[in-house]
Amino acid sequence: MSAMQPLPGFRDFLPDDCAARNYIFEKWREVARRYGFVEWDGPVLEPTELYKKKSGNEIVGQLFNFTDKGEREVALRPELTPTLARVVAAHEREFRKPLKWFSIGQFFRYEKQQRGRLREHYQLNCDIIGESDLAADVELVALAIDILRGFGLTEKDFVVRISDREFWTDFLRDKNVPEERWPEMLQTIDKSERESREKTAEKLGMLADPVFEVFNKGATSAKLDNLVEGLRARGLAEFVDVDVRIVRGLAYYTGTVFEVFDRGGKLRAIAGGGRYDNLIAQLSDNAVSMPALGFAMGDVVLGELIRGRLQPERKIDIYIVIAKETRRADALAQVQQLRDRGYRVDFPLTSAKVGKQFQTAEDLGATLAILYGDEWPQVKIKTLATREEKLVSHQELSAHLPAHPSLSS
RNA sequence: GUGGCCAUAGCUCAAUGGUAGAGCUCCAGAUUGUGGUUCUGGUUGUUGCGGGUUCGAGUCCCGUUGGCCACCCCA
Repeated sequence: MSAMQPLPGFRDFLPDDCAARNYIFEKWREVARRYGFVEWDGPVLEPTELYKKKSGNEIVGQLFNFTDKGEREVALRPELTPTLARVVAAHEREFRKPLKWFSIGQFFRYEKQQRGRLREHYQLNCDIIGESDLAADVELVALAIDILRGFGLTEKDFVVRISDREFWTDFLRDKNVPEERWPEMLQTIDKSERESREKTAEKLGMLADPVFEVFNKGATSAKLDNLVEGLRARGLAEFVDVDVRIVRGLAYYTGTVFEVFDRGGKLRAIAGGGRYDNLIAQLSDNAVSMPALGFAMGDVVLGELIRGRLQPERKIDIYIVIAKETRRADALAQVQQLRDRGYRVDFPLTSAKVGKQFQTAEDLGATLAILYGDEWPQVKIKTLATREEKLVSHQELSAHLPAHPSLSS
């Protein structure tokens, strides 16, 4: 073991890991764009103040923060929403509403790592800004579902648990709970699944019985019914459960909240989000006020869920076999031409036995091997999967290759 | 940040306090131009690191670093 190892909670991405990551990013982009979302990004490093302003000083303990050489207090971004709020507040007049924006980036926190929870991870953020209608909530949840469907996951693999903070704030108001105690009550409800019933009851006090009654009977909410109906109209209702035990930990959520879990219940949340109608006003000191909602999906838990579903990556299309070194120059001329035309091509940099070259072609996942040797000016095209070979003039080679450079079919 | 468990070859793991091993991977061959199988041979370790106990430590003790798990917190 070398002393030069990655910092705790940070990952090296070897080629297979990078392929898996690229696959996730491509799918995220593809589906988000299908929904009319456009990509944007912000800085990885922000003033620590940006996060204090939103979440208070307690958040600093979990920030990956430090003082830079200009004595500025800075933090690696733990989430995108504050940056989004700042950007939107500054530029909102430049865009037609509603904004449908997505971003893929790396995020950081300073915490002891565990499985599925590192100090660094990648996250997809999708947000809709400037639309208060429930239709935006439906659109956003549908997007979350369709992204996961894009990975081949079905309603048997995951569930979106949907809730509404307004249900609970109405409930607390109805029970005459003073407003300053609402955050504490919401937090207790949020934790109720992870804590013993006794502990939850103790924290809730007088509210324990009515809250447990809601838990047992389920909640009725016109808004949530409409949300589910909206998804049903899209054929996505089987992916969601109304479940008011979901509250989410962050203080800024104001309405709809949801979290996505694996049906097996073995993993942490795959994604989570909700409505934060007051946040932009709060972060912009009331310069701009816009309703907003969004969700985030991380690469770590998702990666665990789809592990094993990934196809081995085909690294090249064509491998050039140089059977006689006297033909190397001719082979290289061909390599150049094929690469210019977009084929992924590799060849032996130094002389090697023919058998070894075919083995390399196989290992790299090549579809075709083209052999340069005594047949010159003809070359042999070998389809590796079928072992078929045909002899063609090197000048007519291109006519015998699949037209599409990716050779993917 | 707190606590528990763990750390041996690139990977997965063996080794009563008594000379550090296996499988896989990787590399090279199996009469000289054809791949997924098979066979043969070969490389690799300051046993995470630093101390201590002992005639002798991979093994026991302390520290440290890293990992896993729980707590905390959740973006």
